[in-house]
Amino acid sequence: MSSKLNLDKLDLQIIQEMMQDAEISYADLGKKLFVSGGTIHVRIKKLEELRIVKGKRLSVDLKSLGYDVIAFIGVYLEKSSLYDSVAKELQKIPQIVRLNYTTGNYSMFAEIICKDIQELRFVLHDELQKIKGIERTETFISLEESFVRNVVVARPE
Amino acid sequence: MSSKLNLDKLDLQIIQEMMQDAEISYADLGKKLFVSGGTIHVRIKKLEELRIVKGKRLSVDLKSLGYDVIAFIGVYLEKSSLYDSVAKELQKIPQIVRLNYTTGNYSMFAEIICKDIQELRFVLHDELQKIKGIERTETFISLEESFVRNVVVARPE
DNA sequence: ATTGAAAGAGTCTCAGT
DNA sequence: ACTGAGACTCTTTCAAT
Repeated sequence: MSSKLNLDKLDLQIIQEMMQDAEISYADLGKKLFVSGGTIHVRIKKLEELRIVKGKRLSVDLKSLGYDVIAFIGVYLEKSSLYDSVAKELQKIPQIVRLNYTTGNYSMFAEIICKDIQELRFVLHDELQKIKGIERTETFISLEESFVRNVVVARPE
Repeated sequence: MSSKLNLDKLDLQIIQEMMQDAEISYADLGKKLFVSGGTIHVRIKKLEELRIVKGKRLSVDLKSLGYDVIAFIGVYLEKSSLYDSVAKELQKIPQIVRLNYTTGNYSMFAEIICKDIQELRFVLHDELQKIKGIERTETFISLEESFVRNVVVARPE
């Protein structure tokens, strides 16, 4: 998209703070970063126009909604040229929430979220096996998510 | 945390809509779901009290901030009992943004975000190799992120 | 539980610096 | 560019249903 961006320390500090809590008011964030609320507002508008900030998302505890199973799937393709067609098929499966084309052992790497092991089994056995071009898959079920966090774009003051 | 929750269709629809765009106003979301803004407000407060909704996060385009490298790391441990101590060491590395304890080939599965390949090399070679208990690692560099999305908690109307 | 309206808080705009 | 204040919009509360 864009190669050379003119972002200063303040821009990065705003992003850093709001990646953790997007609900802080401009006035409060201004106090924290020693500028006025108006300045925060101008900067955020600039970041949105540059499409660096893409909006706000609700953070939801999936476990309490009954989604108990997270797993990662390494996919071996018969030919790597089949990537696009297989990606298209995988996108049709709503339980698959992320797909990356990767170097190394696997051709593709997917993440899947299911309500239970039965649902995971159904997707792996009944849905994935039907897709033409997948040679085989390896599944890694997450027993525990140790942490998830954002990258650090600005050091604290 | 909680096992039996009494969430109805409206609760799930609110979560579904706001997972995609948390900036919609209560009045507008109410119109979309055929209830008043006041009802949306009461439901969201309930979901926050139940800790199902955990707040809002800024969605940021990391690529335009110069973070060009996403990679996945499969970690083999010398003994699986070393999980906790290795997890603690990995958490000290800011480039590692996610860690899961998994079944299958690897004992742990990490995700790492770096500015460039040099930074990835530094973390893999200089930082990971120093951690006691890691037997070896396998790295999968993402060449392309095909999609990232949320799980579907409620079907559209 | 849901509604609609009033009170309070936050966002957005703009003239001045 | 940044500030502060006024206009506007949204959140929050609450009495009525």
